[in-house]
Amino acid sequence: MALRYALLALLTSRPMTGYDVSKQFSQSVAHVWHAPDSQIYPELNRMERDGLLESSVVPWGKKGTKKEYAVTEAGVKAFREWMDSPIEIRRQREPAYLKAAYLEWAEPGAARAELEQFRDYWTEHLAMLEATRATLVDRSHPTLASRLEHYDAAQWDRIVRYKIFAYDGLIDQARAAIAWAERGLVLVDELEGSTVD
Amino acid sequence: MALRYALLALLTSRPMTGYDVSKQFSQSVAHVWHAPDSQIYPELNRMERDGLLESSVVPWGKKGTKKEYAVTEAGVKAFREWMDSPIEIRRQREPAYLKAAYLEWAEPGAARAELEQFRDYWTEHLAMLEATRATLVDRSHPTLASRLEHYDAAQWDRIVRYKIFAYDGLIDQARAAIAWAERGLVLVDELEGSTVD
DNA sequence: TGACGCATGTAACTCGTTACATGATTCT
DNA sequence: AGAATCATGTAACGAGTTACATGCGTCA
Repeated sequence: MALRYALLALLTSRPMTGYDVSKQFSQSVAHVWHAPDSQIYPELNRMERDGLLESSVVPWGKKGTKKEYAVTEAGVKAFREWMDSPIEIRRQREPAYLKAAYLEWAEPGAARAELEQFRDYWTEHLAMLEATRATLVDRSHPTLASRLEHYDAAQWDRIVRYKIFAYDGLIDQARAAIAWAERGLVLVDELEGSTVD
Repeated sequence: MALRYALLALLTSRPMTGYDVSKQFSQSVAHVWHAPDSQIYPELNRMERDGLLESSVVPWGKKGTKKEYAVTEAGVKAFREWMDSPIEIRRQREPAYLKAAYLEWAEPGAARAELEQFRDYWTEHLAMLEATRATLVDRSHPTLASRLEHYDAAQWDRIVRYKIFAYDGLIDQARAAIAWAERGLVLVDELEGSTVD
């Protein structure tokens, strides 16, 4: 059900077509809840069926059309209720840590390659998170900008600071993952010898 | 497929019955890859069908029997191959951070309750990780002890240090999560007023 | 006119969750 | 005798992944 609320969160900023949702999603909400297009379109349809969204068909070009979704009152209510309900705890399921615990089974070269790949992924991810955080701080983030339009200027700081808080948590995680992978590389060198194999 | 390798990892320490697997699993491998019983038993059957495990029926009491699973050569090979192959990257999917980004929608009391619940879960989890880490350091962890028996004493340090490395990564994550939740509670007090509601 | 972006999905499958189901054994 | 623990699952459903399918619009 979390996907549903992630989509509602995005659509509370402004009405959007499915395509816009899928594009904007990947640049904002996906940082905390990833989902591919093939999950987004069907879910939008189900949300409309359940009365959380309503859609209007907008002409596009000469023959084309597109569907624009807007959150209904019921949708806002459902989102608020979810926000006020206790979070589900997600149990750990992280292949990198699983593998790390059994690194004595890996070839030294494979162990290094994995830790490097992990570090590089998180380094890239961190750069993206920091860039996004900067667009929140200066309020140039497009979704944030449309969101703030519904609110009194007195509320802007409050809204922005929660988003920055969320990104700060993600950034902490990314930094911790990178530091851990680097310690792992030192450990592999120490235990397996630092020769290339 | 990661569940399959998590089970192989556990069973490389010693042969076990399904029940033992499900119990030992929750005290070791589940810290990096959680799975309920209802997923474990069927997967063990599939792994036997696929030749990664072989089972022998052991009498239990007067009429009862139980099935003991041991990793086959093919199982060891499959595990090594997985260990040497690149890790799959898991994209972010964390309801706590999703909610944090939209805390302006929550009642102040609910926001506090969520952050407290999150902090408390991770605090408890951290205590368990630290306790488990200590049993690795002093080598009293039961699964580790049976695992070390297959190896030459000269290898013990290497094996143990990889496991400690994995737990250190989990402990870092837990500490980061707790610190983040605490900063969140301060933020909620600042933005929503610190009166009880 | 061809490439790229806009637009919207379906189909098949695997993985994971939740709830339920059943019986034997051992300990107190 | 009853509780706890050992033992092993199934059934139904929901969530997530991967690959594929199709056509219009716009701009160079």
